[in-house]
Amino acid sequence: MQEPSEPGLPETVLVDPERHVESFRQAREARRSELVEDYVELIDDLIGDGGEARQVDIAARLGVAQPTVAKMLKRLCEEGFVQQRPYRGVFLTEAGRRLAAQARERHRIVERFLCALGVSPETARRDAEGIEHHVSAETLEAFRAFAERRGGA
Amino acid sequence: MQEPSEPGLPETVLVDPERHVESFRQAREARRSELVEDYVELIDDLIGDGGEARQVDIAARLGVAQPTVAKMLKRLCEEGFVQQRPYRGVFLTEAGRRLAAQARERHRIVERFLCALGVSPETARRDAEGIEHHVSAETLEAFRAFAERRGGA
DNA sequence: TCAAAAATATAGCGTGAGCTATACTCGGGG
DNA sequence: CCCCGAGTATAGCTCACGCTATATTTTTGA
Repeated sequence: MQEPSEPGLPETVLVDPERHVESFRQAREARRSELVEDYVELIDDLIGDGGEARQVDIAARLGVAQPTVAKMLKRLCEEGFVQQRPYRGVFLTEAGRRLAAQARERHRIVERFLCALGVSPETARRDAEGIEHHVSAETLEAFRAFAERRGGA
Repeated sequence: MQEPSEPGLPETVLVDPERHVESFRQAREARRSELVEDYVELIDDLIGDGGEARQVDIAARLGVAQPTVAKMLKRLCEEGFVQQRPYRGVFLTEAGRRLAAQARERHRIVERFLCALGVSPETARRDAEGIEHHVSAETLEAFRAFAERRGGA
């Protein structure tokens, strides 16, 4: 039953269950939207770079097989982020472009922040890819402010 | 085929595909080990706090159902991180304790770092839960150094 | 022009992590 | 003593996201 703990014991950290569960729930949710943001951001980049985003290029960038990309694109279509015509390219909808811009902004801030902190550019790029999806608005603002104060750029 | 880009064009950011894919691969790998670390760390906390880690408590903390926990514990057993006897509690093996200590250390550093940066404690705790799994050794060291210089504590 | 190459679509499979429902154990109180 | 409730185990489902293999379509170049 686990006593509420004797008054005198040190009693380890353990926050209360309610807050604890909230943290994990947030992390799980972030994981769910990670892929969507990655795809949309990448598609936007590819279109900006080469004028088009082909499945093979997306697959090559993400390091997955082409059918995996095809399946995800179908989902993104259903969710209204991209538009695609069979055997033709894929384009972002207005919502897709908005999400891409937002994701890229966050990505940029995190990466710059890490650089400003003294992390090597290569590591900053790689870590940012994972971290960007887990920073809340408050933390992101702290990152932004710090990078501006220091690293400048 | 996407030309290598005309010499005069701005040509957007896009790092080369090889590095790009490496970032995503790293993020996917982190995602895979996240859960294991979360479980082991939590089990260690529960044992430290109440002397035992029951499935119901783990489930309540993580915000998932008990059978989900049972299934994961079986996996952790097979991977050699925990030891369990049917209808009895679950304990960490030596490897499990080592992993838990390491995970907690990283968690602690990230959380302190965020606090030192000016993020509110509540947000720091929640964001740390997601970020901790995506910081490389280099970035973690930068976090540690910064927190030590500033926030102290 | 038309056949081969490249890209996309589709089918079908595996694994991980979640769920509900239900069966089983164990320990404590009637 | 035995039954009941709390906790655990198990069965069986869904969904997301990988994969390979193969069919279809588009593009390209001889």
